[in-house]
Amino acid sequence: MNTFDPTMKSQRTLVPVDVSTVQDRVYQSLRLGLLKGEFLPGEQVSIRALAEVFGTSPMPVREAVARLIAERAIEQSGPRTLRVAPYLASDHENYIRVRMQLEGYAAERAASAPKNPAFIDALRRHNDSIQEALEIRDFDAALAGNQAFHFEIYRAGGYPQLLDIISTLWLRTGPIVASARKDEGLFYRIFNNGVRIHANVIEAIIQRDRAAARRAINLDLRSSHLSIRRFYQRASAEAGG
Amino acid sequence: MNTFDPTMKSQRTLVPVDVSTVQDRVYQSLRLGLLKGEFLPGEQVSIRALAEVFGTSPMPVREAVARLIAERAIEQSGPRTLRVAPYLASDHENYIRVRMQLEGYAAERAASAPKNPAFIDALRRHNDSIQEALEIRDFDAALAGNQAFHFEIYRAGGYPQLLDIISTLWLRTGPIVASARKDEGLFYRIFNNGVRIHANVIEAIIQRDRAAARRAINLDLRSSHLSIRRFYQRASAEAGG
DNA sequence: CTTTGAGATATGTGATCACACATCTTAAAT
DNA sequence: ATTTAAGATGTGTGATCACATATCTCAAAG
Repeated sequence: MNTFDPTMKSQRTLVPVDVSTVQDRVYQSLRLGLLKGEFLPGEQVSIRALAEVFGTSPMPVREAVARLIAERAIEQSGPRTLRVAPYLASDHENYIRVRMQLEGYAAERAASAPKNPAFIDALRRHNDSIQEALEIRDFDAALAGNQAFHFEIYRAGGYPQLLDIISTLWLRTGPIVASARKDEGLFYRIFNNGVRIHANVIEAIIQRDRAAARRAINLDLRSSHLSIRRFYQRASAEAGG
Repeated sequence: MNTFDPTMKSQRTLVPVDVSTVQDRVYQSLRLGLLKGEFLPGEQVSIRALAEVFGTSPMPVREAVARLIAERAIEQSGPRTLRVAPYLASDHENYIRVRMQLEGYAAERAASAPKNPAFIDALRRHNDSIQEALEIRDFDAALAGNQAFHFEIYRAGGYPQLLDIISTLWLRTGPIVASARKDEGLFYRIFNNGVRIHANVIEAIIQRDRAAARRAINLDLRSSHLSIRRFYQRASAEAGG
């Protein structure tokens, strides 16, 4: 019997192989790069240059970029030029308002869910990791911890569709927050504040106080927005004077 | 003097030409088609077939589809197959919940804006056009009128970013609502109800009653959702029996 | 020194081709 | 008549090429 016997499958160690496409991996890589602050707001990007970095032809990059354009993370700034969405104070403020609606709603839902000690532990762990990262000046880890903290909440409270939309909004505002690493003072101001506010978020969730959870999340968003706005105002004032 | 004089520009009738790309026009066409119900939920689509219809190479369609995939209007249902996002009761319900948050918020803002007679007139006109379209069985016009009514509100109350996100959500749920044209009874149930509820929306905006405006919009969304869900339940029950 | 214009370079866009691989058709074998 | 396998067809994916054009470089003309 030299025909393949499918019933032997369970005795083997073979496992499904990765069937993702190149454009998917390029997309995920670009997405992560945007969230990690490897691109600055307003920075020009080139399809061919990215393709060279990834070691692919321009083709998969084109498709990935088309998706990022649809998500407003990348935009066409001219006839044949692409750039990361730049920082515009009023646009950013509007996005923050929308995020307050959606993330506040998700926080409410997380706070009204049945008590879950593992969930609370995870939140504390994420928040501690931000604190520790700040102490050793590891900005990457601080950003990652902040993202993990927020999405832990949104995953808990939300259905996938809400999470998906919030993710898109993070992708739009991500490069702006991440660019705070350019100024150490700004970075510490945002995240030291963040750690304190996160503690309030955790407390509200423990108390299952929906309104307090929404307020705390909204405060977190608003205060980091204000810090960033002030930073850019001063930067442009210095450049102008 | 045979050199071109730019100051003469205003005396000429020349006007900027259309510089949009083919992929943009393809994208807009597909988007409109989805909102008008020319595609059924779950229907398979083919890049090459669409390219033939548009009279282009597959290339611009690929980019346009990549953007629609990012907006979750089209999805990959298999290794090499694309389809319009199908109707899934629970997914749709989740989208409706998110839409109630965002569109309710936009309605609140529209209701708290300064009085604007032209705005109220436009709303009445849109709602009347739905009513008239129903009387002559013009489903296309009814759908268009409904869309115009809602976006008149969201444009009035919202900043562009909020409008943009709401548009994306309409693109996801659009084919589902539009598919109601497949069943005349369902269609009339949704839109006769809609016209009545819209009147309440208008009244709330006139009274500048934020809470009432949000409630009315939410009722509109919820009731059409329930009609559609009941329709699909009965359809699948008949198919199963 | 300033301005103009030609040439070089780099860009996104679109078309075409090649490929691997699902799915469907069809005919042969049991 | 049913099952099976081979062939045909159609799919998205990726690479490569061609093109128009925006931007930059730099030298010549004013």
